[in-house]
Amino acid sequence: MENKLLNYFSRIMPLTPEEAAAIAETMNIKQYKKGTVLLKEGEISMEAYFVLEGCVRQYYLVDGEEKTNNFFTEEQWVVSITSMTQQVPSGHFMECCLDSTLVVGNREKEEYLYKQFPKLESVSRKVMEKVFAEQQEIMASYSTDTPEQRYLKLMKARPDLFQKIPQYHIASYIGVKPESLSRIRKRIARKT
Amino acid sequence: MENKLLNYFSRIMPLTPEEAAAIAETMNIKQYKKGTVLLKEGEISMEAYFVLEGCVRQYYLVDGEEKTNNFFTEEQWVVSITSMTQQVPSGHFMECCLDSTLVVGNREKEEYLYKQFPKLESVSRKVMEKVFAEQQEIMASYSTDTPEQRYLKLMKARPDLFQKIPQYHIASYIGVKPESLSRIRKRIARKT
DNA sequence: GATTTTTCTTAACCAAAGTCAATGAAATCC
DNA sequence: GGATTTCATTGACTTTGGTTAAGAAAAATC
Repeated sequence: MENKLLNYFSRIMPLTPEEAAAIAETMNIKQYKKGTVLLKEGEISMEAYFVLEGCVRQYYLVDGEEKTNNFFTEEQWVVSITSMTQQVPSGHFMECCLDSTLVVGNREKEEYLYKQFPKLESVSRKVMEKVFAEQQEIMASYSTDTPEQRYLKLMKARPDLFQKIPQYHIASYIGVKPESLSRIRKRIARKT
Repeated sequence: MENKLLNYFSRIMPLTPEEAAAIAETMNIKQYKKGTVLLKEGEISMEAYFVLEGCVRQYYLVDGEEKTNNFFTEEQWVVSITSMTQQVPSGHFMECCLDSTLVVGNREKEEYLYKQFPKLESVSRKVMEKVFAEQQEIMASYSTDTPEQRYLKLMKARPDLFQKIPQYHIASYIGVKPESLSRIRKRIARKT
């Protein structure tokens, strides 16, 4: 389990045994119950997470309604880049929507590792850029695709989500109400 | 005109006269005619631009239809972060939708400046983060606001756009067809 | 394993956006 | 300045999603 993170890093950039050991040592693995809120709207994000197991959901709260923007599952980073880098209150929430096992990181630990192994700084930059690129892609799909297309894309790209996540969260993610998702599913079934 | 960029930088971080001079010297200012395409879908972005005058529009092309995502005007950066950092083909176009005056920057010039003045590296990082934060905000509004709300927000936030940009681009930006924007405008007028 | 509770589906009706076509208004071009 | 092209509006009709309410199905709880 621990070496999922090391595995991930080494795919980005080969690590020496010393580096791997240092990372493994500073690594802080925690268990979270389903429903745990990692970041609230209005808070400044101080931690980043790497998902070993489970799922974290990102959402905005608008007029008492949750608008889901993203799901983070195995081997994904949970980072509120804007809030963290600009030190501004987050506009969204981060919540475990399943029992989850996460690696928790904060500034101090990061700095500490950078001092020992400056090479890791560029690993971190690459992670940021990757996270950013992923978010961009999701967001782009909001302006280019219809809810139906987003649903079909999601089924292809992340079929695992449909096993574990209630459909009303999926509905919100693709930008419609649960009732509409039912109709969309019916429409798709009729076509095939 | 030239010092609009210096002005902008010095607001982020005070510059010594030497730094300012070095920047001014490497600065490459170009004029672009309305309609000039700065970046095509499929190309890897090699340049960043800073708008001194005019307007650059970012859009996706979907089934022969342009989906406008952003307008960059005075004092804004035109950067396709994902394409540039990941060295992957851009998913969108960048096009001057007015005659425009831009500062053009590329990797080499950047590196050159960094070597002379390492301090500028963190200016550049901050610019990136700012651009990222702005994009996030726009994108968030796609999932939280209705087209009508986006229209009203845009009117408040950037009234200048309505002077210069055809309405069908605005329509696309808020996520509807021109006919629908007409109706939205009518609806709003009726309410007041 | 029976009972809550949660989640999903269906239906009827409404509101908003898309489509297609026609017309008006504005800008651009000889 | 008249003609042409581009852009904006309007209307009739369709499609899609939102709303409300009811009931079915699945999951969690005791």
